[in-house]
Amino acid sequence: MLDIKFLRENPEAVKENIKKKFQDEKLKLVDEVIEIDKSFREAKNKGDTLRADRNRISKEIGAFMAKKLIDDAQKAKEKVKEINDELLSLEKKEEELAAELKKRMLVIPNIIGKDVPIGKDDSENVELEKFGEPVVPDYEIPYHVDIMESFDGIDLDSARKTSGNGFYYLKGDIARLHSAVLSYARDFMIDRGFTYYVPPFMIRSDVVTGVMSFAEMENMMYKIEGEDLYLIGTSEHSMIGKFINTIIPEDEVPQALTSYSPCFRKEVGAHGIEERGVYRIHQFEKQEMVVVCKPEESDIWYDRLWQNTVDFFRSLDIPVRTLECCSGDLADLKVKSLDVEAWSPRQQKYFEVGSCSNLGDAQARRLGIRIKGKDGNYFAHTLNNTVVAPPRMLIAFLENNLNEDGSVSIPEPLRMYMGGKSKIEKK
RNA sequence: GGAGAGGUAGCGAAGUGGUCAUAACGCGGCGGUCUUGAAAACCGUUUGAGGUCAAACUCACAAGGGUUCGAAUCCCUUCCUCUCCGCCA
Repeated sequence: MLDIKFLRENPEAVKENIKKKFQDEKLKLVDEVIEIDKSFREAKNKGDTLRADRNRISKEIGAFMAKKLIDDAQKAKEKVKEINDELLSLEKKEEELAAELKKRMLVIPNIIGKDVPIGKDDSENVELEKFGEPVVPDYEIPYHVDIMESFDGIDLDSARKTSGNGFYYLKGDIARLHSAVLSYARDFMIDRGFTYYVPPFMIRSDVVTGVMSFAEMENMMYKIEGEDLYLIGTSEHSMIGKFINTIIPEDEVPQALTSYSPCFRKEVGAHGIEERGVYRIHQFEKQEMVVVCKPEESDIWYDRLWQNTVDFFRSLDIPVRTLECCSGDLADLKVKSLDVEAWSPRQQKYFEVGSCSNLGDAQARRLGIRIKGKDGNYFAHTLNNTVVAPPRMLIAFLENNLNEDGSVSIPEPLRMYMGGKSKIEKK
């Protein structure tokens, strides 16, 4: 959500930004907002004056009554009644205008970063940098479910029976690997100075509507029947939610947090759960990072955040690349974002394993996350990024560490979480 | 799930229809005096949102309605927290 003052003073910049995002249908909203804002402030001003009169006269009535001046009190009462009649319709108008204003402000996109590439959709995202050599071995890399099955490590049939498509049982070494990756990710981030959190896995509806759009909510969130609770789609929901309507003392930022949680997603929409395997599923686990910082520091944190993910994957011998989201593919709330993609030697292409976003002050403005500065309060900047999300990550891990004999090598940093093993063997 | 108590500033808490919400009082925070430095003591200061060049002014006492000239205070609905009991990993 933009600052209405910024829009008032820079309508052309806001329009320019909308064009860059190829959302020309939203251009008219800018002029509408300016017009509604003007009427709203007029109505509010008039209302404020009337309310001031009412307050003043009501106080006078108190004084009249104390002195037993019944007639004067009666006259004053009539005057207030007139004011109230006038206010009745005016306040209704104020309310309506405020609602119209908010409705439009919520869909006007955030100003994108200066260096964000201009493009219509994800096909125009821009590769930034490759890390590690994308190797294609001369032996066959099977489909990830087949690799898992070769270790007797997955049972999708049972999962379909108990829970339906989009769920999984992991077992044995594969299940252990899954936990090992998360434990390693946790310690990896703690070593880099992040504070580790295990947050609530369910959140209330007012938090849900705060942290996401209505469309997103419909397509992602599972609701608990008979309760005002939703299963989180990512720990970002509970982690950012904890700051709603909070004023943070200046010496308590930056908040660099890393959180673990299971994530639940309906995955309604474009992709669905059409693919066999564990690439897109209703339930997965994720180690996440969330940062709340001063505005001038968010660029630095953005680079630090995605770098963490790259370093993490590289420490497990997985080649990755960074892909910057172009203007048209960027969610409305974001200033910029990039995907970290892992190399798939089977498909001989990169696929998404994490997403790093700088939301600027848009999320903070929407949720009321402020920092208490010496010269007044200001909105914080918020960022988030995936450390790692297995089991999707295991696809990359297994494909890249698979040996010709069917065993999978365990890179050194992970061994202490796998009972010291340097590789796992086929069953 | 049952019973009770409660929700007011960063925290504790007073306020039960108007001249204590410019939110008492206490703690904490910030600035200062004193001190070699610190502690203590003392003095001052300290909610947020909107509005304005700056003011004036408006709004917010869990949320939403109602009564009233006027509501933190009275009424209704909803939510939440705590304590005890029950159940439970």
